[in-house]
Amino acid sequence: MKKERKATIKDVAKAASVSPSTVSRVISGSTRISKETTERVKSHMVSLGYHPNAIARSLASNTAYTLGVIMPNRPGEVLLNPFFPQALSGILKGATREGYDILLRSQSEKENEVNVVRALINSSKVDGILLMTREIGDETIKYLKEIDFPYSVIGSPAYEEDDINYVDNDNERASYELTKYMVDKGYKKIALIAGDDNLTVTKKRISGYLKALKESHILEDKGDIFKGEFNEETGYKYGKVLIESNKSYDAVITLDDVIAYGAANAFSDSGHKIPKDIAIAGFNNSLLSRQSRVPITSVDVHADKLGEEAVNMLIRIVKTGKNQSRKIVKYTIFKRESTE
Amino acid sequence: MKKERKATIKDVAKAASVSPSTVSRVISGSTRISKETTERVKSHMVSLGYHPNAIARSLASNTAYTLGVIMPNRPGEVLLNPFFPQALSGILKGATREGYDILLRSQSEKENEVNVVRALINSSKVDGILLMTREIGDETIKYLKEIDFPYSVIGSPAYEEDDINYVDNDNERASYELTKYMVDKGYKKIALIAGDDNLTVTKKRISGYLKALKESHILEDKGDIFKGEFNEETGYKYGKVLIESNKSYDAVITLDDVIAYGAANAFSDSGHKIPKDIAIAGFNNSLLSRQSRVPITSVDVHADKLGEEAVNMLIRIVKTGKNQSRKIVKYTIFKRESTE
DNA sequence: CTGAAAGCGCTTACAG
DNA sequence: CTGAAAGCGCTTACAG
Repeated sequence: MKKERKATIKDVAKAASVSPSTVSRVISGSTRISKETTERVKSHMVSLGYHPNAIARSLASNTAYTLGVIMPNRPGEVLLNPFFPQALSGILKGATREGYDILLRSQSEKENEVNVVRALINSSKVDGILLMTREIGDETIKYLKEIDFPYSVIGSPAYEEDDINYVDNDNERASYELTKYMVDKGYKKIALIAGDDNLTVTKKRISGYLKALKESHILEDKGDIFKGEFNEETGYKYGKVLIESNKSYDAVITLDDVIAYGAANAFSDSGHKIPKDIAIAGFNNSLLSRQSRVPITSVDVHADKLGEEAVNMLIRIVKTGKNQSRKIVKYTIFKRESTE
Repeated sequence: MKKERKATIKDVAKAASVSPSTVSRVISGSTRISKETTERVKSHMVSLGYHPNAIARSLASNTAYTLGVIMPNRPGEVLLNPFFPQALSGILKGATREGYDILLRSQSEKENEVNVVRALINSSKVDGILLMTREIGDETIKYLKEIDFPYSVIGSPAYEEDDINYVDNDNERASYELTKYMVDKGYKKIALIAGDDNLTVTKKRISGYLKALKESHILEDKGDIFKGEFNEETGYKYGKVLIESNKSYDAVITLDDVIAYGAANAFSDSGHKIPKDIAIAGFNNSLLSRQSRVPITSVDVHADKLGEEAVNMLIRIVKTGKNQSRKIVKYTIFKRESTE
């Protein structure tokens, strides 16, 4: 770096012939400073190229203007799915608007998440923690509530909606509506292929699916629900199972487009046409669903909006110290050829 | 937060009957402390639940142990492409290993990037800046070099490889090799569809393509190169153009899988079979290329590795103050049906 | 409306 | 091997 020392608040104070306190008040936009003084100080800030030292401010004021995001440790989900980058994009947008930075920290393999979060909080680098999709009974949320540190969660944290600050879609209703739509289209035997069923979102979507079937007086059969992982293999594997089963499935809902994709491949490989022989729908409205051989009906959860709302909620909590009630973001079902 | 004040270095010092200086030295792993003292201090740190305050350390030592990443302002590229999340994942992995955090800041629409970077640096929140793919003659790099602040770049910063710290693939060679491969497969008239041609990577890939054609004694024709944007529409549009042209194209290289996808759709819509009527290849080895109706040959640039190496380079620069020479990460061409 | 002073929790020469 | 002291660049009661 250039040798020249960065201008500090003292330099500005000296140049403007006021005290550092006054400069500080000008920076923070305190109203109790005369217009003339404010102008004079500001002009000296500009001519000295002064920028406040955020670290010093943090130490003195005990506020970092930074929010921590823990990068989820599910590489597949993070990389195959538009959800993560979209949510991050929304987070960043919301944070920037409010003058906050985002600090990303990853969960190292050996360290459990609670420890990562604890260390981050104790370092004073962040004013709040934003968490991505949680497992049921999540330890990190428990810890955060215990020490009463500001946080918010993208995605429902637990099936029981106890008092947790979260932003989510109504996943039960989304799944319900999607299932209803397929029933209305005339499909009679609708299977479901899930990803990780430790996730609340999985439980909710399964629940919505079952509810729709029940309401439609379709015999629900737990054997129609297949659980695997959030990847193509799971889709392919159970896609094959559906075809080879004697239950005459004519439709399948998958809880992620990647799974849908795998299933669709299984169907084509076996010479089954979509949607004539079997219909298919997914979640997340990824490029995959839009660009599939046969475009796949998919539920867009608006991940960017989820991220933006979660960060808005978090900032409100940081500023007011009051926890928030949940916030629901709308979803959109994109109906495509795969369910025609 | 709980009312109980966080333990500070003074509390530990008192409990261990030493001075704060000594505690500080134990924290930083200074060797000049006796084994017994070290042990005693450490045990008190644990029992008091002490964690160093990173902000205070930053202020005193003028090191933030944080690296800044500016989120690129090209939503399409960021969201449709696995490149960004993959690179970020690598960045985080490398940073975590070295004990650094990542601070994400986005480029707001009105603010130009240099100002965002300047403000970030002056805030003292970061020790270095990591930049994603740059345009030619990039202003931000110019600024960073001018003030001699640690930085590194993912992707070549300029066509002329002047002294800039960057990590990249050999994009010229990758494109050369891909083109050669297609020539060897027997394709005679190979078009190229590019994205944003302000990017260095675009120039390099075009150059490699032309070199391969020249070496293969294939008449190169600037009219075979189509420039558009990094999206499907560009692919579709020029895909149509290729078909309707009288130049009998039998192959096309696109500089991104999304573009390849668009082109592939244009071909199918016009009843042209891949690769029988026209072959196609892309870059980035995204899910799209793997999962296309006809799997598409694609160059994997190993974005995670690029991110990891860029952060390694940056940390080295931060620590030594010495700029680095460039680092080349290997690429891999995945040959698939689309060029058979 | 403005200033002097203490303090935020560390680090780091300097001294022994 | 260890400690006392100054300092990093701000903020913020307190006083006027």
